Amino acid sequence: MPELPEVETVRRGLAAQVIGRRIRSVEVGRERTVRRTSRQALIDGLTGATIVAADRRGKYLVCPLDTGEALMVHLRMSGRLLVAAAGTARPLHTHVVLHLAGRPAQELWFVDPRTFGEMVVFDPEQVAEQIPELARLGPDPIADDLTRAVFAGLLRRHRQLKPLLLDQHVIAGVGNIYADESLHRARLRPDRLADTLTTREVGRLHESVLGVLREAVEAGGSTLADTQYVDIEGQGGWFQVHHRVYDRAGQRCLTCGRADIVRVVTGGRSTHFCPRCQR
DNA sequence: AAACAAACCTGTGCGC
DNA sequence: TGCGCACAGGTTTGTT
Repeated sequence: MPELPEVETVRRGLAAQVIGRRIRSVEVGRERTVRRTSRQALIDGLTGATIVAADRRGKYLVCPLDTGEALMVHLRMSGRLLVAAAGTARPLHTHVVLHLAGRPAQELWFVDPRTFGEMVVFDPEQVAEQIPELARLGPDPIADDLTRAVFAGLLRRHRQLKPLLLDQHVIAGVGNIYADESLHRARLRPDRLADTLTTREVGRLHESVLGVLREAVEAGGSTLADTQYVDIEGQGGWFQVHHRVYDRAGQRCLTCGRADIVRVVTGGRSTHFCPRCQR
């Protein structure tokens, strides 16, 4: 579910509400959520620690602690972080609860129906050994200065654009919604081979990826009909009202008005595009 | 090297 | 109303 804009929105919520707070105690329900290490490792790593920052790399949330270690949270498909008043009834599938010290008396919940998400306390000095995929992420279009020259270099490969944009080792943070929206804005077909783009087309795609992500962050991300994604206060985003192709198969293209959006499967993922606008 | 399928889980929406 | 199937914002692994 959550892509860069949604994770960034969660990060901002953590920065506003959780930074500086000490974790008094920790409850772990489902051990699967902490499968990279163990229930006890998360409890030991977090109990008594204070969260000193809230960072993000692609779709990975990284919260440094005053112990020198850091908490990594990945929401995957259905994970949510929620701040709630202490003692509030927890939703179904609440797998981890952090009891925050101080006032107001609050808890930070990790809720995740599909259990693909995870939480782990790791040593930032040993990130390459402990969370190898985090160490190998490509540049983050929002957190890093992803210049056009660097971007052009990433496209010098004989690969279809859609799977290339989804590859977190190439660019970190773009997921299925924003890949489709970026390609539409750039007027490029998802199956175009990256190494066939003209300089002008590379420029369009660069601007589109950065623009779509920035605007989506401004809008607090996309909350679809199932309202799965919400920020840490339980509020949805509104970028979904700006979607031009995602989940619009069979509907009129909002850009040209003269063709219907089609859905194909590329790289095992639903892909939506306008066969007339995008070449 | 790159494309594809399957796997990890639970929930929801749709056609019959 | 109930049942079965398709599909879902992510990522990894194994196979062509």
